[in-house]
Amino acid sequence: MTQPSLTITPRSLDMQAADLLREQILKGRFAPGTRLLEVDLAAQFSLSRGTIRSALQQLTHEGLVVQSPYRGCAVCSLSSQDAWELYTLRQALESLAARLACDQITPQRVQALQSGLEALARAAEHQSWQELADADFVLHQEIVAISAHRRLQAQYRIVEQQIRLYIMASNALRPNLTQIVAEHQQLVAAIVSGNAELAAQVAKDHNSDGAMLVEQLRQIERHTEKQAEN
Amino acid sequence: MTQPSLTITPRSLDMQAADLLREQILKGRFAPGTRLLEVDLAAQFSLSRGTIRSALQQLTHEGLVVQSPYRGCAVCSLSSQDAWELYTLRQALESLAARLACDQITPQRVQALQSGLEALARAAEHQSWQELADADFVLHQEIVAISAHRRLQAQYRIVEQQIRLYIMASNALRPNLTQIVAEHQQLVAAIVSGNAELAAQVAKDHNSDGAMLVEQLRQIERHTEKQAEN
DNA sequence: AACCTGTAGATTGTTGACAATCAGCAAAGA
DNA sequence: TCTTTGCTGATTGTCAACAATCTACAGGTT
Repeated sequence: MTQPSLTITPRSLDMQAADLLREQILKGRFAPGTRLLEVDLAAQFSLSRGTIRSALQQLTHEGLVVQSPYRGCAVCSLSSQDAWELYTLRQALESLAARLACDQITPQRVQALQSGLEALARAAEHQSWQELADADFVLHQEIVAISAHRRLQAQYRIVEQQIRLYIMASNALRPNLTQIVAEHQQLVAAIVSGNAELAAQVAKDHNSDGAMLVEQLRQIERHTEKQAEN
Repeated sequence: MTQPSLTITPRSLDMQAADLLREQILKGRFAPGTRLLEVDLAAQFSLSRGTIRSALQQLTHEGLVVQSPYRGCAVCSLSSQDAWELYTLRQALESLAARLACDQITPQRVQALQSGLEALARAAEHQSWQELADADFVLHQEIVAISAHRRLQAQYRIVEQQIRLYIMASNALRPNLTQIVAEHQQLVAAIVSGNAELAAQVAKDHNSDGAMLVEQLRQIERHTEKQAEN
């Protein structure tokens, strides 16, 4: 898919800092709600505050960090509203990607999708949810890449990233493994068939466990609300 | 829709600069491809380079400006690929917005949509394409606002902005006025009816003149390519 | 003439210092 | 006791200077 680039890419310090911070956040090193103080981060990375500021702005645009004037940044906190937004948006983007991928499909790409499916099946066999989430991500990334739509790709990445943050934090989502695999097989089959409308439809209906997570988060939210009253 | 806020919003200088720059770009004051030098802009706005830098980063994330390392910023140039991306993405987002708006519809919001339609019809009567584009924008913005989906709203705004840049620059798009109005009436009717699937379908099929603009840009592109060869 | 090479000016990347603003607390008044 | 008001430390917003990098051009080499 991505050819190994021999060209060294000059990456500015602020982007490198953003990469590191993103990684830390997505790994759960900084829990949602954690304040991100510019001076601390600057000291931690041995960079100036301005550079850190730029990195934080980047992550803000990616939706991993929230910013309020004169009050600084914090790792994005999760509400059920946000989860709902992410899942509806993801569905729409995946549906579009599936539709477009049909027009760009080649034997080589079919192969890539198939190996993605195999990785997913292996993860299901191992009953490893982490591995499953990774394989799921790779497969969908592949579909989006095939669509040859840069903006869609960028947007999908951002949405996916935020969803990972949610899954990470809520530690939820124990879906039906075999159903997940079956759904993905169906989706890939639809794309390979070249039937754009079918593929779009399958992608739209596919994400049944998204609703599950949203509902779960709603309940957690209600629960913590009740606790807050006491 | 938006209540007049009496609370004065403290807006940092970099955001104010971004607002002004955005306005200038969308007004066509800076043509696509124009380089945006930090020192010049800093002098023009009487601000420091760092502040301008931040504003440029903001606009980069909005897709109005492109940035390359150590070579600075320029107003985003247009290719037919970009136009295709914007229109496909817009269709998907509008379709989602229409679907979601069905669940959030209230008599008051129906009223807002109706007055939006009237503004569109007036614009068509006046045969003013500028007015039509504005009314179109307001109406769609209203639909997206009704959907109560912050991320969708933000994303739609960005896509719409870029499309405006394209229309601005190519100075194209002389669509069938009465058809446009009819299509919008159909869309609003579908949303008001509360039939989410129908609304989504209508929104998806609605944007027929998008394909037209993409095709037009492709032709312009081929033409300039041929000229470049000579 | 064509190609490499190194230098100069311009422009961006980065930094540390200064100014503006905020949150929390303590003291004064009701 | 409760509210208000003015400090104080902490934190972000802004700036101007310094370092790194790029583009273009001049000069030399084959």
